[in-house]
Order: sequence, then C-alpha cells, then structure tokens
Amino acid sequence: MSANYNYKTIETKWRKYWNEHPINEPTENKENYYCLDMFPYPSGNGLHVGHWRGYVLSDVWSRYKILQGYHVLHPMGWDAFGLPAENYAIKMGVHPAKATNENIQNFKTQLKDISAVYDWSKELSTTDPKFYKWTQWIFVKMFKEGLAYEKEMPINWCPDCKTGLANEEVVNGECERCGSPVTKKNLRQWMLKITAYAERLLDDLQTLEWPDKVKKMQSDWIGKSYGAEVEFKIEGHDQKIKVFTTRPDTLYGATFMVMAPEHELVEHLITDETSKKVKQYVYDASMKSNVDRMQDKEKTGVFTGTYAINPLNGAKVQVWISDYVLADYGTGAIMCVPAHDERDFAFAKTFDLPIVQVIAKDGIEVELTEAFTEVGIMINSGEFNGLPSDQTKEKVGNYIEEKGIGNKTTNYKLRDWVFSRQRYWGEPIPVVHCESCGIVPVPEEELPVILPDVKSYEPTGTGESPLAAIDEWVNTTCPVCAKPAKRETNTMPQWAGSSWYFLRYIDVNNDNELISKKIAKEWLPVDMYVGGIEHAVLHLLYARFYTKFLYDIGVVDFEEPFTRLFNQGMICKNGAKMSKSKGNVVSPDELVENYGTDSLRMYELFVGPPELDSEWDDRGIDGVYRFMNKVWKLVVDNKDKNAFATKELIKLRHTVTYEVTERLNKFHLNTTVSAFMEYTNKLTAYGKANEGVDKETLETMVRLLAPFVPHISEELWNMLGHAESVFFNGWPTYDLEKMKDDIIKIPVQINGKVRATIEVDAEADKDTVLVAAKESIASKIEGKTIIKEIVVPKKIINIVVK
RNA sequence: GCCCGAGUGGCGGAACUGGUAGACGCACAGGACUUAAAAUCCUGCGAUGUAACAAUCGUGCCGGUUCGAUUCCGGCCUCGGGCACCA
Repeated sequence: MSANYNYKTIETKWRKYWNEHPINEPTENKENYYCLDMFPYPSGNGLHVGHWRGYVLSDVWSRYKILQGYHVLHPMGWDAFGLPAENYAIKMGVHPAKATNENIQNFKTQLKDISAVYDWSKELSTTDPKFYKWTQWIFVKMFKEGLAYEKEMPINWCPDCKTGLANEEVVNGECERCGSPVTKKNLRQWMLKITAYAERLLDDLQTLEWPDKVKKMQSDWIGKSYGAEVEFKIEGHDQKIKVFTTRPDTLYGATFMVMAPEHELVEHLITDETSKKVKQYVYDASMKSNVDRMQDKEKTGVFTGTYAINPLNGAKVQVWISDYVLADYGTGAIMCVPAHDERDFAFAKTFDLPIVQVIAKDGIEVELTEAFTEVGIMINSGEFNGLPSDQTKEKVGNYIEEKGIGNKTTNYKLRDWVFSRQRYWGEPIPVVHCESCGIVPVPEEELPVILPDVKSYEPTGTGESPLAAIDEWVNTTCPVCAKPAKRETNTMPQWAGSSWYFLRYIDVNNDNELISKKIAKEWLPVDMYVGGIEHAVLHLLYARFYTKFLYDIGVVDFEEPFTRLFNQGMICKNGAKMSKSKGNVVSPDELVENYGTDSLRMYELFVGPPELDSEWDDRGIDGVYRFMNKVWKLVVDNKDKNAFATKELIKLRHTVTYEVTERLNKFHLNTTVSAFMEYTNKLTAYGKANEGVDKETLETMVRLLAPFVPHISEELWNMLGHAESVFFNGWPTYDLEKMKDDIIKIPVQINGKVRATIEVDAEADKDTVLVAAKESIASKIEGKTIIKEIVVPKKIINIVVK
C-alpha cells in the first residue's frame, strides 16, 4: 500500500523531539501514578506482536494518565536469570551473562519501536549484582525471621531440567517449563514458609481491584477449608493418630483409617506379620511419579495389622496405608467414612471393609451402591440422631472439644515454597555451612555473594548445583567463628527477583537500602499492573508474599503490591499461542516498517477485547492504516477552512469525547478504536457536505488520539498551529447537554416487532409521541383492537394489538 | 469429577441498566476514476423470499418470565481455562 502520509519521517521526528522535550516531567502539584508492565525474560527470539499487546495497552494508559495531569512512572527491566540462557550457554559455549546482555540490547532496540514512555534511567536487571544484592538481602532477612529453612524432604524433581521445582511449577504432573513428567526426589532443600502468610494472602484479596478470575485462582490455590482435628487412640500403643476432617458430622461412620505411606507412625504400627508387605508398599509408593500417582484411579493399600478406636462410638477400626492419602496435607492420616466419601467408598469396596451409614435421605437407611454425599438426617450417631446433617457439623465440633478428643480447625492446600534450584544461572543463596556454627547467613554488609564463573554449567543431576564443583568458591570461612566453612551451592528460582523488582524501580541506584522510605511513599504501591494471565498464581502470589514480609520487617508501609491488575489476552495465530516452535510468530519489525508504529499500536488494540485471546490477522492492519490516512486527510483538508462550529459539529465533538473517555476508562480499547473510526467518518462526511470542520473539533480529535497514536497526533497538532507537544494540553472534557439532539428517532413496534420509525421533538410529551406513533402505523393496525400501549420515553413505543 | 468463562454474518467482533441485533473493521461483489493496474471514492453485503417492496425466520439447543430477551430464570450441548485422590 502506498503511503498517503509519511509515517516514517513523522515517527522519527517525534521520537527525537520527545528525547529532547520530555512530556512526563514532575511539577509540584502533580500527583504520581505508577503504571507497570510485567518485565520480560529477554529471550534470544526477540519480541513478537503478542508482546506488543500488553506494552501498547500499558502505554496508552500511561499516556492517558499523563494527559490527566499525573506524573507517571512507567519503567522497564529484565527478568534475566533463568534456564534458557543457561541452556544456550551449555549448547553454544557462551557465558549466560554475555548471551543475556546481548538479548537485552536486542530487546531494548525492538521495544523502542513501540514508542512507549518508558523511563530508561530506571532500567534494572535481576542479574545485576547491584540488584541481586537485595534479592539476597531479603533472603537473609527471611532466614533470620525463621521463614527460610532447610529441610530434607521428597520434592518435585524435573529429570530434564535436573532441578527441584516448587508446587506452583508443576502443571498436571509435568514441569511447567519443559513438560517432562515430574518425579519425587529426596533432597535437602531451602524452603520459604509462605504458609505462614496463607490467611493474610487469602483475606487481602478482597481489597484488590483485580479480575475476579485471578482472585479466585489464588483463593483456590490457597485452598482454605474448615473442619476439625480428631485424635484416635491406637490399640496397644501410647501414641495417637491425629486426623483432619472437614466432615466431623460423619465421625460415627468412620470405620477404618488410612495413613500416607510417608507418615512417621507407619513403622511403629506394623506387626511381624505385616512388616514385609507394608515396607514393600511404602517403597513402591516412593518410586511413583506424580503422573503415575494421579493416573492410578484404582485404590491400592495395605493393612498395618493395627487397630484404632473410634473416639465417639468406641468401635475398633483397622489402620491402613495407602498413597491416596497425601503426606503433606492435613495430618497425613485420615479417618474413613465410606458411606459418605467417594474415595473411602471405593477403598472399602476394594478391600471389603465395613460401611456404616450415618446420614440418610429423610432419615431412612438404605443399601448404598455409592457414597451418599448430600445433606440428610443423622442416623446411627448416638445423641445426634434425627438432626439435619448440615447442622451437625458444628455440634460435633463443639462436642469433641468438650470431650478433649479434638478441636475445630482450618487447613490450607498451600504448601511451603521449595526455593532452591540445582542450577547455575540464578542468585546464590547467601549462607555458609559451618561445622561448629551450623547454617550461618552471610553478613548483610558482605552482600552480594557474587555468582562465580564456572567452567561447566551442565547440571549435575545429582541434586548438586554446578557451583559445588568450584572448590575455591565453595571453601570459605565462617562469618561467626572464622573456621573453614562451605558456601551453599544451590541458587534461587527465577521467581526470586520478580517477587520484588517493582519496588526497586523507584530507587534503582540505592546502595544503602532496598529502597528509600521517602521515595516509596511518593510512588508505591503500583497503581496499575499489566501482564499475562499465566502469572495468576505463580508470580503474583509470590510478589504478594514478599511484599507482606517486607511490610512486616518495616521496609514498606503497604501490604499489597499491586492495587489494580489488568490481564491482557494472548495473541494467537492459526488458533495457537505464538511460539517459535509452532512457527506462527508474527514479528512487529516488518509491520512497523510497512505501516508505522502508530498503525501497529492501533491494530494491537483493535484486534479484539484486550482481556480475551485474539486471533491475529495480517490483513486487518490495512483497516487501521486506512483509518490513519483518513485522520490525516480530515485535518489536512479542513485545517485552513476556518469553518464555523455548528451545533452539529459541537455535538459530534462532545459525543466523540464522551465515547472515547468512557470506553477507555472501562478498558474497552477495541471499541474505543471503533469510536475513532466512526467519528472520523462522520466528520469527514460532514466536512465534505458543508463548509468544513471547525478547528476546535479537529483539535479535540487529535488530543483524544494522542495516547493511542502519539506520533501522528503530535504532527497534526503541530500542523494546527501549536508549538508545544499535544501532551501539554490535558484530556478533553465533554458536556452531556451539548450531546443532545433536538429531533430524535423512535422506533414504533406492533406486538414487539419494529414496523416504523418516527421523528419527534426530543422534548415532546408522551401523548404527542403516541399520536405520531399510531399515525405512522395506522394502515397496519386497521381493524384491530389496541390492547396495550407502551411508551418508553426517548427509546421505543410498542403497540399491542389483537 | 469440581469450579470459572464463552458460544452472535464468510471472518474479527459491537449492542451502556430488558428497548431498532449485526456498530466498527476485514474479506467479497458491483460501479466511478485510469490506456491499464494499484491506491482512492461510491454502493451492496445474516437467511428464505420478492421485479422491487412486503413478509417470515435468525444471537449454541429446549423451555419459561415479559408488551418486548443476545441480555433475566430453569434444563441441556459444545469449546476454552483453572483445580484435581486436599479427606
């Protein structure tokens, strides 16, 4: 397509102008606004049009806020630690730091094509020792507060990435990053006690202006449930088995118990007869991967040979071991009520265990062919008989507390965060192991612990990090007793830096503290956070946890990092998410070359509702490019006509301002673009049919367009006779009064179907309108009886006839 | 299995609180300009139907509420997402 307006010259010109004349300078009376993008991982593949979407969105919002009179912080940085750089290093023999720096340079060049108002003086990278000094500092603080601890435990292990994974990184039993089936491995791990914050992480969700979907996903992930812990005595033993149940009302129906294979009491409960079988089962269970464990729908298990006592009815119940009971949820042991729990029912059927019904529909006991999980009337439950089951839960809870056999409690699905990785390209965990002093954190003044160079980045696969091979780095002295000690060789997960980077932007060069309290007060928390839905539980949960911790130790004075969140949808091509491996990546570079930044920005918004996934159609950008030329022509053709601002033009001006403002406020960016097109067409047609379009109306259009297509807007603004940037003129306002019509069109229906349209004076009273309406359909209702007349003022008239 | 979200022309999608379904754009067809093409401009574009009107049908399916339903209610179907032996 040949160019009608010269976007290349214009875009180059205004980029240069903005560099010399910033449009986002602080002044005394300006309020601050922090609009943040989720910072990218600088991959070697560069940007595609899917990345652009979020960045354009946040930039339109930032520029809108600038126009509304805010001083806006809109920074950009790099989440640069991580596996791809390391894998590239292994493959190509290039140091990850070098590859990362090259990628950052490349990304930055590509990002500049967007013409976002990024403040590059605030740029940061998680791999910069000046930055990760504070990532390590936070870890040391957590360690001192008892929130970072070491533990030997079976963790999720990716055999392909050769590293441990957090629960959040396991998706359907597979590694979130590479898709390999995750296995269990017993390893010494660093853990973060995120569970200590479960309640606050759940409660504070209510305070956030976030999409409901994300809040729900986080709340489900935290997974709070109410119930009771109950102790069962073990026959012939001093110890008791503690269980957690959400259904204390069914306690009378507990006919056996099941413990997780990893439960610590297992070895005490086996008898000579059962020992061999139980040990074999426990061993087999330990060898199963997550995927196997999930796929086995058949219940397996083994009887320990030991009995426990149901504390309510004194019944002797068998204690079994089965891997359907999870070691790390609740108490790792359950009471089983086969009559009212599907899993327990299946288990009882498989192993022929007794089933006692304690809740029955209408209180009538029947032969059960499956678990009865609905509300009913209590039976076989002593003093609770006859009560509705949903009221019994609380009563039994109170009863067991009185009797001292248990207590009401809550439980969470959230687990502590496996925080160590056995890989090279990450922040070293800043502690040393001393034979006399144990685990000693590196003194804060000695941070950062610099990630050393290493000859081979290859993961060892043994659970040791490649850092363990560097003797001269590993061997150090204990900060407490000065005796020889060894450095921790595990590194942090990629999430470490991204859990707090948004704080650092405001004070990137501070070497003395994480951030200055004074500057923090001016800018934090983040007002608007824009990014993909894929971080709904991972990054966003971790960042909230970190912020709450930093609040507790007095670093920040707010508990939630992101006041408002917007998740943009993905851009798809051929029905699939854009990725190099699928070969459906559309590069913005050519589009910028052939249509200009402004057209691509506009098309990114026009492609569909911003919160939904959208299919990319290369031809669609022609439409917005034509629109850009129409806007150009509208201003060029009319600017010298000195047309009079007619009532019609004033109406159009106020209406377009209203439509654009309202839609933009609601983040309906795709229909905002439609509004621009619609009114540009109307004004063009009006200008041709009349004496032209007045200057104020042209100026209003240009000012409205500025946050969306800044280059052409500046050029047109300049052409309309203004020396200063269009961004110094605020956001246009509208007057609803000026949008009103004198004559309005009202559809007239017969029996709910439109049969005519009448034009009436906007102020005409009901009767006048009704008379006109009936006249318009007179021939069509002739000979029929009018049953009902409905007049909705200024909207519609419906005549019901028979 | 449980919990969310979504189903509207050939396509992307619009419709604010129940009030003219299909805005805006893509694609397509016809016309103007041109030696010709591109670009641009104009017209048409849900289906059936008609010479043209009219009329009828039409927002995943079935039913309900209402003068009036894409919108509200009940029951399904399909697709997408989240969780998944969490006691």
